[in-house]
Amino acid sequence: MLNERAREIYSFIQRYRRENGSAPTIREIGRQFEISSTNGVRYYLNLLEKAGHITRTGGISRGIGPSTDTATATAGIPLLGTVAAGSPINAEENWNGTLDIGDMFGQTENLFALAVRGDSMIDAGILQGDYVIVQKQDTARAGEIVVACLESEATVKYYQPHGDRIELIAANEKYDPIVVTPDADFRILGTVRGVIRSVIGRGK
Amino acid sequence: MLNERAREIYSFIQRYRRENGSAPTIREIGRQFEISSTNGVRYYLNLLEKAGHITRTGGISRGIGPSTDTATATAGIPLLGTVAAGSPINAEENWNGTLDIGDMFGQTENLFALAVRGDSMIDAGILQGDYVIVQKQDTARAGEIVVACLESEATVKYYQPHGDRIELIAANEKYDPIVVTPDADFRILGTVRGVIRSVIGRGK
DNA sequence: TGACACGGTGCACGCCTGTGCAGTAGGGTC
DNA sequence: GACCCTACTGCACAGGCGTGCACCGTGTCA
Repeated sequence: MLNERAREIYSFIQRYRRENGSAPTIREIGRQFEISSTNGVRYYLNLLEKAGHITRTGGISRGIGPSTDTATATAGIPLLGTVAAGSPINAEENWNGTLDIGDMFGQTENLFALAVRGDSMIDAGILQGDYVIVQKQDTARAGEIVVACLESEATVKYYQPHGDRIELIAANEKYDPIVVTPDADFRILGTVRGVIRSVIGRGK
Repeated sequence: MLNERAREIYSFIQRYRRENGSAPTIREIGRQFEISSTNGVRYYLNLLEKAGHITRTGGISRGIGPSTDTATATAGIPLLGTVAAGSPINAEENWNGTLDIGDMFGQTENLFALAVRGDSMIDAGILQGDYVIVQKQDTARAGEIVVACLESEATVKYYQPHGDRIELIAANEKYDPIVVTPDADFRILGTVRGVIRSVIGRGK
């Protein structure tokens, strides 16, 4: 198993790559962790490589790669156009940018994802098994979709304040609005900024 | 605007970074595009930098970074749990992994994204303005959601073959199924693997 | 108390890599 | 026909960077 320092170095490599687009050099890692010798760093890189957390390409600058099984993990997906567009879709001709999670939701600092259970937001296009992207904050504006904690039960609902009461409205006519009185145990966890769904091929 | 070759180089850089964890060097780009001089490549890198697609760190190997506004683009979003979970949500305690696009959809090689127009798939939770993640392929299985090109018009529908005819079924009772006969100009572009939606705070 | 693993230091070597400068072939335009 | 823009070629140079080798202090286990 890896020790703490090795894990710190690993997360430094990941953070560096996110921020700079390339892996750090041995000397850059050394500077960060006050390891003056390049071989001190190499010692840890060998550990991380043996543990399968990184792959290294020998003799090449910044040759620290992610481990092969997560090689495509943070990839962007090419964005081609709109579905209703009549023209035939061609990767070269309709290039329209790249779809990136961080791109869409801004800074990911205060974001987190939650898996959705239940069908109460079905009319808002949020289905069972979807992930909602939530911005952590303790207030919301009228009409926003919030993740809230009511009587230590977390739910996703439309937020609609009325004076000192708050209505939590489901997007499903099967469910009635929940009225929250001022003395209830109620807390907003965040507002929903996005939805991500993975469709598993049913025919597959 | 960028010309085609510059865009090719840009997507090569992105792909290289995905696969190797670091940006390519000038000479590596040159080798790929058969540009024998490093300055030929530098010419394009300057174009891409001026256009804001990349940032460069001078004097440093593999100093090609993503543009600053997408610096956090490929960051993962912490995945905390399910929304219906009763316990209070705490970033440290309920850490459940990281939500990554590439992680969810596997290899991004044959994936692309399309913006959705119209409401024909509303009951499948695919709304106007959503992005569908499409796996490029020319066949599909019954019941899968496909992106297909019919009479040079692209649509998203459920795919249901019946003998030599194909039914394209909308997820909205307002629309009747479309029956595709064998002689029609019909082509499957891919199957829908996921949906991504960015919810812009309406109260904001 | 001797051996061995852990976690390093220090340095030289040589390829890797970005940069600067000079030049050039083709196309457009005025 | 001169001039500019685009899209390169070619080369020299300096510093970046990984590698190999030698060595060391500390802990620990027998």
